[in-house]
Amino acid sequence: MQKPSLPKGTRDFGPIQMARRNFILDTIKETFQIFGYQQLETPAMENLSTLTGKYGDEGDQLLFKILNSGDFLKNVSEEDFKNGAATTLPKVSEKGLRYDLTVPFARYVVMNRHELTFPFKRFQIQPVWRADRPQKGRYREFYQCDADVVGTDSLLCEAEIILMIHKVFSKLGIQDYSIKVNNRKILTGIAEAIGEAGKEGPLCVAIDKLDKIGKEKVEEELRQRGFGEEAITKLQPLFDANPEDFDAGLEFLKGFLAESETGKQGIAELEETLNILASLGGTRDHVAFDFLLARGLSYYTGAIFEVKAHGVKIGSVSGGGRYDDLTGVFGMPGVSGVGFSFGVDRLYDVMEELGLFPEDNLSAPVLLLAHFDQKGFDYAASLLSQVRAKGIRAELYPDLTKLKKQLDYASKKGIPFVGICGDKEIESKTVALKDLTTGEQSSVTLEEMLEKLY
RNA sequence: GUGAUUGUAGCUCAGCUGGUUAGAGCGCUGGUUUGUGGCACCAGAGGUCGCCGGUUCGAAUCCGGUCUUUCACCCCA
Repeated sequence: MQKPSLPKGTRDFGPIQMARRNFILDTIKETFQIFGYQQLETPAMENLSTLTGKYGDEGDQLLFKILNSGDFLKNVSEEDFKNGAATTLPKVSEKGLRYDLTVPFARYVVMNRHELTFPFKRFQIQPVWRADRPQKGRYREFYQCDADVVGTDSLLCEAEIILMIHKVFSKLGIQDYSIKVNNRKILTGIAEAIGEAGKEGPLCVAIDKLDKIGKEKVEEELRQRGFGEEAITKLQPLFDANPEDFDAGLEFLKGFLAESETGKQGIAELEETLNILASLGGTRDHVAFDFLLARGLSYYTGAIFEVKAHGVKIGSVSGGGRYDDLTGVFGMPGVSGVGFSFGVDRLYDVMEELGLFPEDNLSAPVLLLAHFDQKGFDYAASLLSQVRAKGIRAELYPDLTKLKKQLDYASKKGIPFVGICGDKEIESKTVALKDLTTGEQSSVTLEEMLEKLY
């Protein structure tokens, strides 16, 4: 006999965990829906050609590939094998597990472009898979909750994203968090302002680590990435500026980016987003301007978001941004969109670490009908449907056994009430209803019981 | 992919420098209580010490490999 085990980085979710996950999932789903997003699902697997090349070299490495069915070696020659994995792979695998929800969404938009009404707002809540090394807050199978709008450049979408984040976090009870916002155009402007135009990619990778590894290390990394001393010197005011105050940060950048058209545009977009947010009645609470925030630059072109919960050592729980040409690689250029994503698994970890889950067992039934013998069982069975018809979660203990065992079962499962059915109860057409939390017990009719439990 | 780290009963863990029949707490089963759970007491079941190999008279303990866990880096939700 073998000991069963799970693949690395995957987990089972038991009843309690599922109740909690559903609480998070339902909150997010309701929020998306109330903002006018409609649900979409795509297959777990995509053609490998859809996935490869979309996430950079790193991403390709982290893709789970699915071995072709049947004799997967039939197209592989001796020579392919010698040439190594790169040439052999396409011959043994043509499908892969989805790595995120954005690329499958782009594929869907392109394939259904004639059917869709733009702007198209969709949300998608599904697992994704990454062949990463698991660690804290990082799994190989995890859920993403994406909401994207494609086909509009309106900054209303950006403002609404902030509103949705506020709403979800408030419902989940997470109070201490920050929504960091930035704009890719500001980063481009910074690269221009320091005389390294077009190099915002490497610039971002390096400065993104500022709070993690410190100024000196960042400068070192910039030199390694080919930035001149002059550029690094020009960057100094940025390192020293502490953008605690949103407006102060903006004012500072207006000066710093005075020569960069793109940079000024980025600032204007950010200000406009805040204006719309205000007219929507939203607050700026938790919103922080972080002009060094850089993430997922492979496709973001405008706004960038990242949400972090404070007081826990877990990476970002949500993030997103605007991309101008999501569907270009699939032959449909010029479709701009903006989207963001909640990481349910990380939200779960955050809430667990902060003790934000309510104590009561949300998924447990409310009533267990217990009995002493076949007669009691039959009597209880006759009541069961009437209880359930009222919408009360109820179950009947299935085996004839001692009452002790049935009570034990109820308290372990977190069922608060037990309806005991014996000869006395059958005779008087009642139920001995016991409240397991207080230990109190009273003889009640079916109607009285329904009244009490409803 | 790089560097660490973990693995002993269902769970959490003891087991010192290698030495008889590997322990505890919790949980589980039964009983004290044949119409009443939680508390208490009593009894019992349960372990190829992750796996493979090596060193040794002798390995849970030392060595190598492998898988697994956790963590950091890279990157990311």
